[in-house]
Amino acid sequence: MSVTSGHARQGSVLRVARPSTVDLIAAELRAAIFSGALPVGSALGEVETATQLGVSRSPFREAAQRLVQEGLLASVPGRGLRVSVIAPEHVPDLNEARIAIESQAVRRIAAAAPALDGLEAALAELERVSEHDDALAIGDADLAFHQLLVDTAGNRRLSHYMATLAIETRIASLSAPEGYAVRRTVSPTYRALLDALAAGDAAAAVAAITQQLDDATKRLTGESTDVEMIERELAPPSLQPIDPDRLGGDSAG
Amino acid sequence: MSVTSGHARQGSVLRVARPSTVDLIAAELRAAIFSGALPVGSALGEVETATQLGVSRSPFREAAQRLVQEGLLASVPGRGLRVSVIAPEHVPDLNEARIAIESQAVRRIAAAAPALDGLEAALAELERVSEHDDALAIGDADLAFHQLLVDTAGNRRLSHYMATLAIETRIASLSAPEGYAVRRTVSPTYRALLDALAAGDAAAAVAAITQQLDDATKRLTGESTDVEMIERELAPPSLQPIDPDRLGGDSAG
DNA sequence: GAGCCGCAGATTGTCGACAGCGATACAGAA
DNA sequence: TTCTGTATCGCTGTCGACAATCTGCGGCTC
Repeated sequence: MSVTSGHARQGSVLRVARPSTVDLIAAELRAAIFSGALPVGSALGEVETATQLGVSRSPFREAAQRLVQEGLLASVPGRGLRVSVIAPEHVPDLNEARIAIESQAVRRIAAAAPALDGLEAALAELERVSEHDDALAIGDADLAFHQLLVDTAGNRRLSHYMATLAIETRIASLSAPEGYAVRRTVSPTYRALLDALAAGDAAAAVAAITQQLDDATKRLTGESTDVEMIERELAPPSLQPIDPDRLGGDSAG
Repeated sequence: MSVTSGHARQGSVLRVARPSTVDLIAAELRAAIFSGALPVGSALGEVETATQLGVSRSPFREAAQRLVQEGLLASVPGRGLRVSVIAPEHVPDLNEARIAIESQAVRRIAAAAPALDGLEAALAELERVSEHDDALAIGDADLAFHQLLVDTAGNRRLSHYMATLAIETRIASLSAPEGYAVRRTVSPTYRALLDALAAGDAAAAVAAITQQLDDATKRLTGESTDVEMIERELAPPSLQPIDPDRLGGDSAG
């Protein structure tokens, strides 16, 4: 981030960007959807949810609009809020959006040739958790890799899109009629992707990420089931109040 | 749209999706930013803006969160809302996001080979308005073409992204230190793009859209000024009430 | 004369309350 | 027994009000 010439414009150095209450609530809701604490398709009573979060209805409703805009919550006038469902037939559209974002990120990385240490570490972590049977942890590591991939491109807008797409991908996985499941073995396309990026081979890198996402899509749409999967039941529904985060230092994510 | 197998799931045919008040307010705000009625960088007093829209602060604040999520409004805790500014140094990031979305749409169109009548008509309209000196109308036709381009790909998510990116592009144009300006002549890349799409040549189509967006970026970042431009002052700030039925006739601006 | 402190005004953030709408359960008629 | 009309309940949508915070201004001190 370059320091601009403005002196009275805005003190981005002095004035730390404090997260607003709405930011905290929205983050908590995203985390709850991501973890399955708020089950896919479930209704969110405003009074109930706001009470669990330790806030009033007003800031909760404002935060909910953030997630409605992202497509993570569905709002039907007069009938309330529901966690979005992404049925198998809608997975290809989600996949195409991810290809759009991630392939562009990959092109940028291949051209700029930044350090890939973080991505190597993320892949190592994915391979590490893949040795165990915690399906949710494997999914987390997978999406963390993809988020870091896009972050490496250095475009805040693409990173922002990817953050939402990651949650949508989780929603699609949780919406699967067969239940949440992940690959037991790490796809070789991850290794191929990093090798291509290290070599600056944009075409090969794009091919790797595209194949990887298309393969995942085929699994979710039921077109392909030739890979051993790990299934898992979900976490119990629970929400943490957001105000303790604000007052004390709670670094749990 | 395919009718799914659910019988008691939801009557998407019977139950028309009515827009909520928040939807209407958000749409009005987007239109006001797009038209310049809400100037770039200007502060939005909650009471003032909500009153102009004919609603209370609560639904306005909820709608504002929609635009904050989109990045069209910037919210600073305790200091209110401002229309976002996209300085020239941030235009390349915006451009890259557009390339990500639009190039993917172009790839999809080249592969699926849908009818291109609408796009031809949109290009004709762009050429028509380019004969006059209404810079804002030219910009409108330009962005309408790109929106239709992405819509033609048939991916709702990509269309949704493009809708926001179009407004952000307008914001970037309005943020230009030299004032809002557009090309006087239609870039030949439009014709090249449609020809490539008609021929199913994905590579050529991607090259055309990429060059087109990169050229526009160079103009906004000041790297290139070799094309004659048309400048224009902006529309006066005015907001229309979103619930005319509800309030009755108040046409004062 | 410049900088700091304190106060007043205005605005935002949050909450409780009320009205309108939809969902549900129940009673009555075919 | 089943369908329909109705009444009740709960929830959402909206509004006004209060408290906390920020901005701007004036006075004071160095």
